[in-house]
Amino acid sequence: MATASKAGTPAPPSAPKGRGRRGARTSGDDRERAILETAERLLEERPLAEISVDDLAKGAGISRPTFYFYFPSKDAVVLTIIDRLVANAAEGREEILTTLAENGPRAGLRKSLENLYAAFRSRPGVVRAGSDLRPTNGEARDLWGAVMESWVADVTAVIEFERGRGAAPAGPPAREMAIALVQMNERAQYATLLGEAPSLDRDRVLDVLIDIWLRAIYGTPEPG
Amino acid sequence: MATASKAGTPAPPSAPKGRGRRGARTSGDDRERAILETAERLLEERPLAEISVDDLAKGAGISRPTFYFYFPSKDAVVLTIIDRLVANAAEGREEILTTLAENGPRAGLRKSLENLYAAFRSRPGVVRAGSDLRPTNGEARDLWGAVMESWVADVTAVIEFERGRGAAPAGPPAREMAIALVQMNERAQYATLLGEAPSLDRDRVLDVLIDIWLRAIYGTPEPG
DNA sequence: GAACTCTATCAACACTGTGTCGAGAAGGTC
DNA sequence: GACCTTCTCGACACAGTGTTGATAGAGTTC
Repeated sequence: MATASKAGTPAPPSAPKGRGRRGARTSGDDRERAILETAERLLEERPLAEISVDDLAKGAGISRPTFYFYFPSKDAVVLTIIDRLVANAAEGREEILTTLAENGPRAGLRKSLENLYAAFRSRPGVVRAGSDLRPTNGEARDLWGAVMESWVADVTAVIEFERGRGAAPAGPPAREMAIALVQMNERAQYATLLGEAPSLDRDRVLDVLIDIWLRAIYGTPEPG
Repeated sequence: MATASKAGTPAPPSAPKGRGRRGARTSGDDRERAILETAERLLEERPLAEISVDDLAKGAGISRPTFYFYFPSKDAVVLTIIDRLVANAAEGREEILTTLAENGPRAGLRKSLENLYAAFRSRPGVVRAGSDLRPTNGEARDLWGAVMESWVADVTAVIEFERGRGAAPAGPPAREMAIALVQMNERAQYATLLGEAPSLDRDRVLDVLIDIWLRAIYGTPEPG
């Protein structure tokens, strides 16, 4: 989902990048990495709005103008980090339908969601930054929208499958239900991760969410 | 919930205001109103980040320094507007337990939620501004947190009542379920209102949300 | 009607942060 | 050693925020 300048292979001399560096060949990759690392570190310390381009430059041992040689803006740095985090989360992901079939609804759902949120839970600062970016940055909106969409598609498939085999009763269109459920998860997980006002305890979120999912999809908290 | 300088009565000479004006007596109330109206108008045109203090001042026919005579910051203006919108939404609100008892679960829930979201639906720009403010403004976070909390409390009471009279089966602690459900509603309504990436259609949101609520709380979409 | 006190107003300033420009240094290549 | 290319930064131009200080005018008060 979206590009992320990997450098396993030498990388074609002129990659059409939006964020990240332009030419790219030798060192200075170190600088780029230093900037990203600085950003990740600072984001776990304070919100994005309180981090300036100068902070990132200083942290990477370069001057502010030099920062702009590597990234077009502060947002671009954050987007790169999020790109990678999302790719990371998508990587360890197994086919949800398979997981459900193998473990049964409750345990399967739990396994899938636990796996999904593991990557995010380890970097709350990055998650917050992504969320902070959405209001002002269209690219951030699109990126997160695409992530949500892929989850919705998966969940829609699950609901349709379960209804098809008679394990789940009829109800609102599967996709509509999937959207609402995925949105609930996003909101609840986010609130918990950041310790918002009314939010669920860290070790209770998943239990509660899964219970609602099961009741919504199967009509009972303990399906077949 | 939180102050909002009303001026029905002459208002005590020294009201301890955080936002809004200080002394307050004669005209210049016009100016304050002009600023608020300008802000509301502009917010329906473009996001908060693209509105400067200067825009608000110009719109109200005053200079930028004069703006600061009336409000300590741009955020304060938005918070005042949101304060009023929230108060407005809370105003037309009836006891949810009563509404449920009179109309039955499905219709009662529908009536309550429709009523609740009516105020917000008419001013999407203000809602977005409030949401945009949360990342950077603690007061905005607290305000919205308090709103959420009051809804959660109501819903918790409903769930406990329905379980008590045997209409709803046991399940996770009522408050936990209430938090997740209220969060789902917030997220879904917001996404729909702003026409986000994956979101429910305007005329379907409530149906879908209510269906999930009923299944989650009663175990069936058509409780007695 | 002069002295006094408020509210209300703004030009000019100080500051913070962003992004750009143009002049170079440092290294590789022919 | 002339010549790219990568990389670096001082100095600038801008946009926006919030403050200061001086001042205009309206309304007492004696």
